[in-house]
Amino acid sequence: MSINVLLVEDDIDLASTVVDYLEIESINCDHAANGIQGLSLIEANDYQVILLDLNLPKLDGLSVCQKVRESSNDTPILMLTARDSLGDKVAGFDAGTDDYLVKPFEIEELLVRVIALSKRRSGQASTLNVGELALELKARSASYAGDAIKLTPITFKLLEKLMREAGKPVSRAALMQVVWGDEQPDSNSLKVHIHHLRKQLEKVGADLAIETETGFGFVLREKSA
Amino acid sequence: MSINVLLVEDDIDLASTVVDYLEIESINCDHAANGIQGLSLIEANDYQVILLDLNLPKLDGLSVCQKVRESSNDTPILMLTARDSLGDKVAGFDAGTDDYLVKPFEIEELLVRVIALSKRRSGQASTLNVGELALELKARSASYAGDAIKLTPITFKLLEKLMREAGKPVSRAALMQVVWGDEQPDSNSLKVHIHHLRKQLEKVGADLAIETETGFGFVLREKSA
DNA sequence: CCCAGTTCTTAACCTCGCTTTAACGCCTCA
DNA sequence: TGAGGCGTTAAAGCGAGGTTAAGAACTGGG
Repeated sequence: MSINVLLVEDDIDLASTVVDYLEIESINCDHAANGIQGLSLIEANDYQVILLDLNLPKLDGLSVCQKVRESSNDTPILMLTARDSLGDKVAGFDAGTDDYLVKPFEIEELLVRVIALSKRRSGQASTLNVGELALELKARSASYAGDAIKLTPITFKLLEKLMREAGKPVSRAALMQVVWGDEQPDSNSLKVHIHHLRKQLEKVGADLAIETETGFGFVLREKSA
Repeated sequence: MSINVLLVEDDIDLASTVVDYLEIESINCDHAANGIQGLSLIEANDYQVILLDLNLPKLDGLSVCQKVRESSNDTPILMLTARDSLGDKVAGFDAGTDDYLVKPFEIEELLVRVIALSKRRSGQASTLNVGELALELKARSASYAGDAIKLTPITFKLLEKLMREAGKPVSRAALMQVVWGDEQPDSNSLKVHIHHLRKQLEKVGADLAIETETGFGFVLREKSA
């Protein structure tokens, strides 16, 4: 099975060494020189493993990692870091890293980890379930007990976040962040979309409800009978 | 579909264990005890997968592998090696191996890989099919229920990607990446080509449609009646 | 090297529906 | 009772997607 990986690294020398070496091992290796380019390649392609430098121009490694995870992409990420500090590793794992390697590293070591991570991927889930509610992340579709639920891009993101945190209240700010990132609308958009989402859940007679945590945010939880 | 594999292994005990186990799983397994015999069986028969020991009398595994590839035979090869050294794996991939397994291995693990590799081969097939739609990759032609569909280079690539991911939405970015790589046109080229492709599908009365996932991309799926 | 046919890009325009906005009503709690 | 938080609704806006046509860029054959 041909392995497809992405290397996000601004050191051109190091990058071409890695790319060449991996290609010899018949591992196809794309390369991005900065975080922004990396993200767009990740969006466009289906990689088995992502190799991510921590210090990157335009968008640093941790942020790239966070954004990848936010878009519910769980491709294994191997962090490459020049620093050996515990703090970095901890921050890395917080951000959703699967493994890390401290520079300078043996390239053979890299190969072993890439192969190991690429194998890990087979057991990944692409469906979120809460009660009878199912969200197909890849198909971008939702259903309740078999009945399809129509979702717009925004309601999809909201439902995804609420399902990931099912039973736990999610703050208004967290929901806004998921949907709009940093440039957030200033009016009552969020409550309108929450309203749409509630209507969709009602329509299929779902046994789940989005409850309000006054002054804080919302929770998705099973209806108490 | 019956799977046909060849095991090239000089350890008779191990060989008969593997042969017996695979046959229980209704996988037909021929056996060669040395490299020369292995090669002649490979030449004579059409195997879905070749299991190749690294240390073999008369002609070692790596050489067998190289000779198979030289004769432009791309049957997947699974290398069995007693050693865990990286050097062997590297040499194996160089020689054209597709996967490896370190002895001693769990026989279930072997089964999983044999099945995976045998499937891969059909995935490399030169024809993609979705419903009655067929795409001949080598001939670069398409047809629906026998009627030819005229495709330009770009619409061909789009259809190929959509057919490979049939039923799952493909992001706009992914489609752009497939067609233009990194130097992407800045205007609405994609939607024009999608439009052309849709017209072609209509023309042959295909029971498939390219649906829009607003804010995301497109899906190829069967028309709901 | 030119021509004809094909293919690709661009731009303009239109439509549709998602998103935002704003207005209003309800409820709760000081 | 009035202020603030939330729900609901309807309408406006705005951007994404669809369609079309024109011309630029390629192509292969003469």
